[in-house]
Amino acid sequence: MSAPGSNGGQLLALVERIERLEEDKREIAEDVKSVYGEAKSNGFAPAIIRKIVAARRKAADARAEENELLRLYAAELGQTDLFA
Amino acid sequence: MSAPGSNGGQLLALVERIERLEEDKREIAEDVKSVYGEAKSNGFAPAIIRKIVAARRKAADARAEENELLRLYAAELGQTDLFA
Amino acid sequence: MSAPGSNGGQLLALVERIERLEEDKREIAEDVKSVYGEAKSNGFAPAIIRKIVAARRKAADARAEENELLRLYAAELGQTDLFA
Amino acid sequence: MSAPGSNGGQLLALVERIERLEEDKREIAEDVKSVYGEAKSNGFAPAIIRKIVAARRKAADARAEENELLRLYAAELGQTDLFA
DNA sequence: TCAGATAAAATCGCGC
DNA sequence: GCGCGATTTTATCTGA
Repeated sequence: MSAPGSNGGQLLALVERIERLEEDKREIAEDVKSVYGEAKSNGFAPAIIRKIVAARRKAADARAEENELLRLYAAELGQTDLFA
Repeated sequence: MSAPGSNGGQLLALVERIERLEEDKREIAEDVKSVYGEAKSNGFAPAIIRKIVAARRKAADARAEENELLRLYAAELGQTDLFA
Repeated sequence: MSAPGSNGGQLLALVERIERLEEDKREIAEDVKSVYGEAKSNGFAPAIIRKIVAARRKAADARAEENELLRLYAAELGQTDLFA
Repeated sequence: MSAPGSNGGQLLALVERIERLEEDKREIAEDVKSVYGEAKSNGFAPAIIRKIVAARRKAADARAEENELLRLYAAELGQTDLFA
């Protein structure tokens, strides 16, 4: 049921690709943590940095959503290529 | 182990309170759906309404986050009552 | 295009009704969380409570399903008011 | 308060480094999602794949824990280089 | 049936 | 070190 080349092999390949990607993600998370550590040792409170990052992200999200809205309005009016 | 007044009774009371609250939540969700239905029958595409609602919520979140940030800065400076 | 009473005003009214309902929903979700918190401080693990709530809901659904079935049978027999 | 080279500039640099890393993380998360999509279109239910990935991760963690334990025992015995 | 939105659960970082 | 709050991840659900 899982000879090489069969479905079992394909499944394993998929699982391993996911595992590699998640490993990469974990490494980046480590990097983020060390930047926070660096900030702290330079006198910037991590809590504040976190808030700044969150505030900037939310502002960007709000802008993106607004653009999405404009696109929708345009589509509604049959002008589907206005923002393409 | 579950005579009236014992833990069993208390557990049941908690469970029932949760169930009532979740029932309320479901009713409100129904109401939301019917408002979308009403909007539709008035010629407003639900998809657009959803986007507007989402955009407004995100903008409000961004503003709230910004205020939070100002509060944090103030606290950092020892001015904890500036925004109280 | 958005004079009072026009489509713009109607749209805003719809959006605001939805926002109020979603605010209510959020408040109820808060209440649910605090009941779980209360349960925890009385020694009941939230995870257990969640399982109980889910199990009871499933049982209730099963009963509703059964009633639905009875209603169908009755309709089949021309007795549409038996379970109304 | 934020002349180039001052604290303001340093703060911004830190924030931007974090944002870049989080952007990378998001891209990888996208990749993971598309692998799940690929799996699905090959007839493997994503939910199942998730369980497999989680189980393998747990097993790997358990092995790591076990090795840690062996290392501890060795240290206890003064054989600090046994598992180095 | 499928993607996208919503809600639930688990995890992580921070404070006391 | 532990509980609390926030973020991230998983599961459920609805609508196209």
